[in-house]
Amino acid sequence: MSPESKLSRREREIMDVIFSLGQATASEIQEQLSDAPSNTAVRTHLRILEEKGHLTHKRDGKRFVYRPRQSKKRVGQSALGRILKVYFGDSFEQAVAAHLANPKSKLTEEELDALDELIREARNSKRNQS
Amino acid sequence: MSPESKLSRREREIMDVIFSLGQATASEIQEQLSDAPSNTAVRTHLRILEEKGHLTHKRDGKRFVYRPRQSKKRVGQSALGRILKVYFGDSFEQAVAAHLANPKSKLTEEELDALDELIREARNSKRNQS
DNA sequence: AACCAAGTGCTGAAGTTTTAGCATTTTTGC
DNA sequence: GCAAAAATGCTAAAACTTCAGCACTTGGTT
Repeated sequence: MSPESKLSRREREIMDVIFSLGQATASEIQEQLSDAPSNTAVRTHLRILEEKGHLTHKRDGKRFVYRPRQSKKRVGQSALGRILKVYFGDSFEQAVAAHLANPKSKLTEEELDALDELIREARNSKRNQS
Repeated sequence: MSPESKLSRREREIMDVIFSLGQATASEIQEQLSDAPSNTAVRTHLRILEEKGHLTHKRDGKRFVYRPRQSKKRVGQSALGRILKVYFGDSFEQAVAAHLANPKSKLTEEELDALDELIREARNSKRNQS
């Protein structure tokens, strides 16, 4: 079980804001939350998340700026893995198909070109391995 | 906010099992959970999840078999959307790149071919729209 | 250097989640 | 058809999460 799945609802919400911003102060997080509690409450969560090892902070003037302890990339990959497993029979291909079929996705030509390029690269690195 | 984000930790775990199996009984769910509570406790969650509208059940002999109320596909797409937003700057391309770079992914030639095909189809349907 | 504004540390109460016990119902085998 | 086995329904206690108050600290402004 991955570490972020141990988080409570509010903790996950807060981690999500921090991951999507890269780093954040209590006030910034409070602004981003759609159904935000008091500033004090947010800070309590931040303190606990730090104790649990999910965050670090540094001082910036008089504010604390919080950052994730694990890299966005690493956690993102593992979160993506969970989604694949639960919703797409552990098949990346199925997930891509679902996303392309999703009207909300709206990919441009350029993005499709970039995807082609990524696949070409994956083929190459595969060839070099075997 | 998407419906599944309102779930508590245990509720989400249970929904995950049900989504990945398609449908499940209390005992099956209990087996799948790595840190499972009593059978009774699982059933209590199932009852509540049904009350909240996330599940339905049908009788199968003497057991209750639970199924999601919303389709796997729909919920999967929205969960994927959340991941893209939080970890990949809302860029599908970045997520694909991260997944291809992930050593755990191990795509076969066939899967890469299938991805090519998916992209080709996406281009076509795009052409027909404009 | 003293005040004001904005931030932090600590702590406890309220709310929610999570758990499981026990009585009851349903199925199965004799 | 009765007893045993296996499942459900209801309920309440324990554990965890979430919240915010208030005293204290820091940094900027006059």
